[in-house]
Amino acid sequence: MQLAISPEDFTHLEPFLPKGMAGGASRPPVERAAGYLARLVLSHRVTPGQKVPMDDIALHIGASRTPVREALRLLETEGLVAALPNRGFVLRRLDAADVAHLYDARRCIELFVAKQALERRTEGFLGELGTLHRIYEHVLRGPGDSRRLGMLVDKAFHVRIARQAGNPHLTASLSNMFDRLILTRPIEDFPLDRMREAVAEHAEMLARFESGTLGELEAALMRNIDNGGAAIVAHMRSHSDFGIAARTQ
Amino acid sequence: MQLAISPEDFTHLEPFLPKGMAGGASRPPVERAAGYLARLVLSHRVTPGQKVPMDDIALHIGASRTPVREALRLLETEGLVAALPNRGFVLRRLDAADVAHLYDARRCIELFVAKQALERRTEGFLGELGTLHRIYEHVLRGPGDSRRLGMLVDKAFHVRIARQAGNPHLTASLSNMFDRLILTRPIEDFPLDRMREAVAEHAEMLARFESGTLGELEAALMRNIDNGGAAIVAHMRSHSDFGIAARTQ
DNA sequence: GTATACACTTTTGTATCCATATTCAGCGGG
DNA sequence: CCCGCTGAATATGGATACAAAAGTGTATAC
Repeated sequence: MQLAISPEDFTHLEPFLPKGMAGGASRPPVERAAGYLARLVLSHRVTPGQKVPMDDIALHIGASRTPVREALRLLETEGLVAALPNRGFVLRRLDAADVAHLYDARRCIELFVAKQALERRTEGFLGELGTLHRIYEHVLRGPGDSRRLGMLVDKAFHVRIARQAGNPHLTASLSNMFDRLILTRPIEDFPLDRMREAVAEHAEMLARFESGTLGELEAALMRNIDNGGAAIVAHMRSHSDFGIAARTQ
Repeated sequence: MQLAISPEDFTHLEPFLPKGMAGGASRPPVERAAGYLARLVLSHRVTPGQKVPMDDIALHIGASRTPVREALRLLETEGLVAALPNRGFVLRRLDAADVAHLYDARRCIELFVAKQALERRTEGFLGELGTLHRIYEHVLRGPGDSRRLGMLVDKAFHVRIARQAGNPHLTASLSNMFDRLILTRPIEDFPLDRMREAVAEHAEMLARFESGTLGELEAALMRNIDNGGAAIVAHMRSHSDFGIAARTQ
């Protein structure tokens, strides 16, 4: 597989983008609005806690504010933006407690789906999981700041497992949790070493899927989730000043 | 506690209504739109599979279609309505497979939160759970068709347990699953006997919360969920003609 | 009798416009 | 120097208007 992914070029990662956020130029305005906001967030032009620039979005997608507002209502239920009455919308901003809860919810869902995915594994599934694993490795070796991109690929790995379990509700729920963790959490200076560690943990999970007991798979999964959650909470605590600055803005 | 709940009078069950669907007359139009739609569904004036009457809603809440559309976008992400491009919105309609998946997702989440709720149980929690249990009993003894009302109280019982676990994401997720099961599933002729059985199962869960092991609680919960899921799937299969009629309408 | 084409009606999606709430700069008082 | 007030500037939420799409019915052809 030929991979030419740069952190500023989002055209190659459409498969990893949050639902409806892939770019296609001739889609309905509501979808383009969500897509453009996703790009604003991924390129750090809108950071968690900041106002969503409705006029900018409307201007850039060549539409009025009406469909933009509809798109923001869609994202509101997903927990990505919050409506402030008479003051528009802000990109939500997770605090350490939110993250801890989301990670606990991940444990709940991922343990459940991993068991079913193991039972229903196929060659195709293992192949795709391996590909996603290699993409993750590749992205982290690439140049520039590949944090968000890496996180999107990390999400793709976990969501692929959920999808193999076959329950669309749990898959969607997990996907949404990742979106919130990726898009509404400050990630400047998040340690890349932790992401490399995650790649290694994914390798172990992959091995357990290929040949391992349920217990071993669960243990590997829990290591991945626990380590990730701990790293994020630690990172957020050490950078709580960021959040305050962003909120006053 | 004085209870005067009738199936057609929704003013007393605001605590049980889906998020933002309580009626308050002076709320923003977006919320009133969602509230009025909820009433339309609960009173069977809009049934699963049917078109959402945007103009009627706008007229009845005294607003234009703009906020109504925003409300429908909110409900779209929740899976309650679906947008058909250039053909408006329809109330979603679950099929037997959807229900089976939702029940499996309930197992996933409810087992997880029951454990935490048991660990964190308080007198207040047990008291509220007991009250919800008695309301359920009361509702089923009442006159008229109390199916949807009973289901809303059933939801309140389970969601209260999730809330005790303390994880807002899992609580919201479970709440949403119930909303979908209650609002977007045909329930004409659903056996009231099954609902009475559920009351008994709730009594057992309550007893296990008050004094019981985790294993016993889990067993009681699983009985409740398994029996409920089986009853619904059986009911839906025996009434699949309803669905077709509704869809062609 | 059935199918197809076409004009007409209705509905939808969005742009535009406007009333209202919020924000902010400038000002005066403490 | 800091605080709160006042009015202008701005942003927001929603009503209205309009173009385009879907739906409906009728007439015509086969």
